[in-house]
Amino acid sequence: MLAAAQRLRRSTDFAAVIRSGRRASRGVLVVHLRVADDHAPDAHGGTTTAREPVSGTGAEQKPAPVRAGFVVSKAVGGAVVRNRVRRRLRHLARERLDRLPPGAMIVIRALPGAAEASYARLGADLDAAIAAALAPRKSGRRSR
RNA sequence: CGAGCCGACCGGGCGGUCGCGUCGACGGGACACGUGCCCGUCGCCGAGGAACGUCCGGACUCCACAGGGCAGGGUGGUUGCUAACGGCAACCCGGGGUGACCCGCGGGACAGUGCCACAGAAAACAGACCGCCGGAGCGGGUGAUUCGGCCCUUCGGGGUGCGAAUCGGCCGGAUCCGGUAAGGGUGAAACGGUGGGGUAAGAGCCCACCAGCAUCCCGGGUGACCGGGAUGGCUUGGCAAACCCCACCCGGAGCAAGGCCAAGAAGGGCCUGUCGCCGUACCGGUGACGGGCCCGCGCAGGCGUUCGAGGGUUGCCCGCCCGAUGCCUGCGGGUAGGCCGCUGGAGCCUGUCGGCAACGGCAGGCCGAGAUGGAUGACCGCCGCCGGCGCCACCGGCAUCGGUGCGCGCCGGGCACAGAAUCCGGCGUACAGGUCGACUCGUCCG
RNA sequence: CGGGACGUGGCGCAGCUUGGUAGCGCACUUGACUGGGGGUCAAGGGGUCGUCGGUUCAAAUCCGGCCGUCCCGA
Repeated sequence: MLAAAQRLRRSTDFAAVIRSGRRASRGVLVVHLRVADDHAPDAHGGTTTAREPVSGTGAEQKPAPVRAGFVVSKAVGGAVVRNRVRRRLRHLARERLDRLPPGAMIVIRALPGAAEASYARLGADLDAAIAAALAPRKSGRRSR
């Protein structure tokens, strides 16, 4: 399970990751990943420090935490099913945050098939999706 | 023992390893030092009977409010309970069931308006299509009487499927007038029902019994209503979940209510078109130039300040009130953060008293979630329940096979419906399985 | 979380107010015109009116309960 500091808490963060992040889809999951030094870090980080000066100064000394967010739409199922899927994904994401570079933000989105997927299946899909989101970083994205 | 009916309750249990959130304690850290923030450790607590649907009623918050009228909405047996209710309890009435019991939006159709398709004679002050009965004249058939013709004759007469006349004889037919409503393919529904008398034919026309209506009286009940009696005319459908009438109730919006703070003084947000670049088409990202929408702000114009612009009365009118760095119009142009509200309440449990009950009074005890991209979880072990397969045992059967089991083993992401979001009281809906209690009916035994 | 609309042939909609016959356009099938396609003309098929109850003689319509879809509110 993830602590509150390791989760995305703001709709602006979600919008930034989904719009400008890299997307990879594997199985019943879709992963949007945005690495901190990808592009334009000061545009978002500047507003963060202006908004919350205390945590901004703390972030300068410590390494920036990797943060994750989850999107489980109503198409997945009812409230009980959606809660179970999100809790499983949070637990799985906690074990995989160290694979990401510091300061990265990730949004994990569940497709309707995630309601019937087992815990091991969700873990395998998440591993594959994170690997796919990290892989083309050096080749494709740097050329811009 | 079997079947049923009603009510209350539970809604997997124990343990382990990692985690999450609020609160509290302790320790540490940073600083623009404010007992606020961050990190760590420990401890307590951490979804439901429906948290659901959002169908009602309140609390709470904001806006509005002298008052009256019209309009609008809701409820609908009675008496109680309650903060309130469209809820609940008891009773009444009607219907269903052998019964325990269940179901009912259950006021008014002699205040008015309207509707009742098709079929049917007729669908609502009644009327009269067929039929039945009486009468009138017309034509026909038939019968009787008289006369004539014809035939037979024992000349006394007799017969006749012939002709004419008469008939207030009979039969059926069409027309007209009158009586009647017993009967009439229909229809959801047909103007009380059965029997007798009566009549030209009939009819509550009269009588007996029954059903129902109205008025009055007596008795019981707080009341809805119930029981009994008398009189009356002899009976005059249904639909108000059609308009409507009557009685009672209702200001509007909703915690995304509302309040405070930070940032912000002119730019910002969203949608979209063209072009360039990136990218594997689609989708998309990014930059430039345009277009459109959205303000607590700015600009311009107009109106007005004891002769009042305009606004409020959240549907309208009368009336009333407010009203001056104010109001209206046009153009340029908006809200993404944090805190409070935020959880101790018409609260829960136990006992006792009042009440048939719903419920209420008193005494003692208890604290049982407060998230905000949204905590209450993930993975295991054992037990319980369920399903499937195999083995074993027993029963039925010639056999294939079928049934039973507090029996054994294996398999199973099996174990319901479903997750707080301001909080309560209800209702409605979904739900595997289980526990307890009251009662009814049937069979057997005593 | 809180408000508010709507479910009718394959699709988009009328009909509901004032209850008795479900209709229109596109689409579909068949035939004719054409050498064929397209197009035009003619004929035809196809609807549990979202679902379950209730009122009524009778419900797409009136009244409730569910189910589903969509919209709005910082």
